[in-house]
Amino acid sequence: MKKKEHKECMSALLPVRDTLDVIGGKWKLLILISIWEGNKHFREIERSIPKLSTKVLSKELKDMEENQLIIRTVLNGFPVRTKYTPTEHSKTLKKVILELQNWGINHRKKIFGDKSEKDNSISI
Amino acid sequence: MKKKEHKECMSALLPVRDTLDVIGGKWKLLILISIWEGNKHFREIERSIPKLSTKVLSKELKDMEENQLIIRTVLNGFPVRTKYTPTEHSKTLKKVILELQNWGINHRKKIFGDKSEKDNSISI
DNA sequence: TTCAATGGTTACCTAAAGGTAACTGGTTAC
DNA sequence: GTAACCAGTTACCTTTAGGTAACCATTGAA
Repeated sequence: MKKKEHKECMSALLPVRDTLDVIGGKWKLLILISIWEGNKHFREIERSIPKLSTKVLSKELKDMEENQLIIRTVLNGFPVRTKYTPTEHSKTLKKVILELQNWGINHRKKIFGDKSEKDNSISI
Repeated sequence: MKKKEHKECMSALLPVRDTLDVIGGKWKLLILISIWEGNKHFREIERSIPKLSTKVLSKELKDMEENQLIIRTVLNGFPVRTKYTPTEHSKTLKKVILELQNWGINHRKKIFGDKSEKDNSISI
């Protein structure tokens, strides 16, 4: 019976993996937040995040579109402009991010005995 | 003012990064769950997770000890045995994992239009 | 005409994560 | 003595994520 329980746990981890794939990596959350903040255009998003390269941004935006976190619209007009807008689905991530943030703050206290009670409120 | 808000967001992501470092990677959650389930010894944990190598397990257990998720005890006796036990701190992760799992389940529905209402309850 | 801006793509390289397998030192069972 | 168990370590290799920089086609401004 123990083995069965274990296998159930493993399959229960699949959705967890999915979520980690969506928000994991060095840039995904930065890009998502930038778009939530109102940055709409490719170069605008790129400039809003220091050290982010066009190549990585391009790839991550495609991923995020596939995951229905953003919608890509090509505006007719010249020069060609694209617009990236966040979906409602993307906003359901805020709760998850908040949970990750809270645990991280607590964890830091646990590890470093950080007694400084700074204002750590999120402002996404 | 917008720039300032953005920087605040970035620093708010630091604890998020911390959490993702703790639970990210291919094996960390599997190992943690295995220990939560009651597996205590090195080979026992190793055998409980298919395809996990001793090298990776060894490294991850060290990380997890540093992050105070587990306690490593060397039992005096021969052959030398070690015991890994989960901390209370590690258990505060369950809520986070549940949140990740719920979002992942919902996300899958969104992406694949999965209408099958399976029992997806977690049993950690 | 040359420069900068638009939204990207391409080729090449580095660093980190993870996989493979042999090996250590010690003990017990056959 | 030899095989198998314990808890790991070490050296080497592959795969993936990400970084660097040049480049494409298009337009409008100087």
